[in-house]
Amino acid sequence: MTRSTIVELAKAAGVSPTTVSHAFSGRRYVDPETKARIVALADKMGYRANPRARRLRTGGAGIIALASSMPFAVAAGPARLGFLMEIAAAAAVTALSRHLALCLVPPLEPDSNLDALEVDGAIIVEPMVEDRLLEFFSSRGVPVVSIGRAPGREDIPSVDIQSTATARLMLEHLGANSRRVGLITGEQRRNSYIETEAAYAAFTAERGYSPVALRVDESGGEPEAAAAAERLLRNNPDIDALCVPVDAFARGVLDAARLLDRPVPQGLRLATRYDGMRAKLATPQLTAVNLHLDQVAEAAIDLLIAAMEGKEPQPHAIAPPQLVVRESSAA
Amino acid sequence: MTRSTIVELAKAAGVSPTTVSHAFSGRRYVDPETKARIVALADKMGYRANPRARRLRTGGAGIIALASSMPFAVAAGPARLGFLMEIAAAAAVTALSRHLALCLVPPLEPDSNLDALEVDGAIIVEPMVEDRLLEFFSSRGVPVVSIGRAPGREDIPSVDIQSTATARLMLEHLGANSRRVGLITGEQRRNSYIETEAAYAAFTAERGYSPVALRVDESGGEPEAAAAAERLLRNNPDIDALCVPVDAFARGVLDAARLLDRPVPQGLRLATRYDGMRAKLATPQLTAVNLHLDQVAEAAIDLLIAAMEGKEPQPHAIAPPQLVVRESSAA
DNA sequence: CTGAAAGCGCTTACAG
DNA sequence: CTGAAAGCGCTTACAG
Repeated sequence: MTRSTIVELAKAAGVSPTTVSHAFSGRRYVDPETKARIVALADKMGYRANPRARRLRTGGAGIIALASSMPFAVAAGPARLGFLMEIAAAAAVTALSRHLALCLVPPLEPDSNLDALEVDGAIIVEPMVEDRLLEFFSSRGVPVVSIGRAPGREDIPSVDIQSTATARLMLEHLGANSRRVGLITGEQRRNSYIETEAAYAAFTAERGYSPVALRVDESGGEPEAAAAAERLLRNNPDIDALCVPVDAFARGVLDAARLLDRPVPQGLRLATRYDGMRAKLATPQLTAVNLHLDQVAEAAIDLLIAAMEGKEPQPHAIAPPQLVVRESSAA
Repeated sequence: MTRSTIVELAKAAGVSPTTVSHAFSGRRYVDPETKARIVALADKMGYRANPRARRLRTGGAGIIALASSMPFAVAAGPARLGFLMEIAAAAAVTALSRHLALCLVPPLEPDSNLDALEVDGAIIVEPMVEDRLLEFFSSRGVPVVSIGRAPGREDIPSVDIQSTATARLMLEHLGANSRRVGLITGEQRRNSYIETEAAYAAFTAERGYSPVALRVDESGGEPEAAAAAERLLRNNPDIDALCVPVDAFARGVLDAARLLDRPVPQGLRLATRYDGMRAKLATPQLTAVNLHLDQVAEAAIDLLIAAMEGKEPQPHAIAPPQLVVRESSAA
């Protein structure tokens, strides 16, 4: 039972495809009676213009994909409502204004089949090393850009999310009123972690103390982070501040602090990166960083458009990250 | 500067389009040297297969749009990270598994041009009366379904979000330990408000007291809701519980309660509908309703698929809404 | 008021 | 190892 085509409908109505086309588009006059007959017949036969054909013929909007390669286990659940979705929302707005449709690629199960994903371009959010989605698109010759540099793929144009600057911001803020600052990042090798860890190494070197840093498995979520933080704090009782870029992990640290009777901020000062609901609505509220994700999303789309058109990208200025100081890091 | 086509590339490489096609698809053997030449040339000429043409020829994935008609002012900002984005995330997962790409239609500025939005189907989230997006798609003959019935458009298939049951759940829970329950909804005419208001009318009638209900302008957000709640509580001091389906409004009510020195829950008991970050991370945490949005999203997509194929929809069973009792409504 | 025909840019039997 | 040709389902000059 395949859908009927314009030719079949035309035949049934005793007119030409031309007239059918015009009956629907209204781009030229069609005898009202003829039109009525066509419309009625179309309804009966279940005819609808094939958007694929129309797209080819008239151009239509290009389609771009937005994807994150966070493993399914991590991105599923309420976690997926953060960073990625804020970018998605902003990107959708920009995309529409640039005459593009933004298509959301969900977190992938390892075996999901991507072949049907026929798009004009793709944006990958914070790709990790050997990112599966990134490889998929780029190996098919689909123009790709990333938000956050793709580690090991310097050929992929990317929007800088200023992870080094962001890390410095958090570290210096925490350092100003603390004895010793620790760091908790994630295990996956994404550029933001890499830069943050490097910034932290530099920071501790400057201050002349040895680094206390931990990586948590992303799929473990808050509980895993809580356990890790507890360990870290027990082993390093002089740590009185923690830089925890991943907001879910920061929430876990909050739990650990409670457990250890180290009230935040008096007993432990805390800052995270993404200023989402998790940071804003935590108790106490978390100090975070405004990354200007709306600007980032817009820049990514324009970068992608340039790549799709084979043009030189217009560099976008993105406002420097801004610290949003809240109770969790009060002096 | 239009992109080069397969014919141009073939000509430049001195081969047929057939060979070029195969050089890229790998679906039949091509002399390695020829292939290398083609690929090199393609790179130089910036050739890339036109996805539109490919889609028409091979089928490819269908594209469906997910849209909400919340006015831009409301849906923008962090508010947009709630209900709609949770549905989007779930829908994207289901869509992919059904071989469909989910395209996000952002909140629309009143003048935005939709013509390029050439999709195979559309899902509208909680449409209001005379919903612009709904009319747009349905008038173009694009199959549309809604999440939450479309008021005044009983012809549009929809996934029931069980607003009456949800409202009863909240009202009876609040009623069990309160003298008198008030209601705050929104001004736009969406089905969920309509059903909730009707359920409230029935509820007050059963209890034998007169209703105290208010509608807040959605674009006013939390502050507007706070002001409205303050008024309502001042004028009706015997109201000791409020049913506030819109989560942003519930947060506003929290502010009002603080201002009026009516601590929640002791001085005022409160419940909201959508169990998102706002409810979970409020202080005190808000009693809310699990609407099973993942199931709702899946049902909507399957309903849409049926509509696109002209088949009878397979009815999906969606779990009944479940109250998630939290501190805000403690007895 | 309406049609015949070209063409959008691919892919894929069919043929050699 | 490779090509010529048909065709996916529309839209749109061109013509009458």
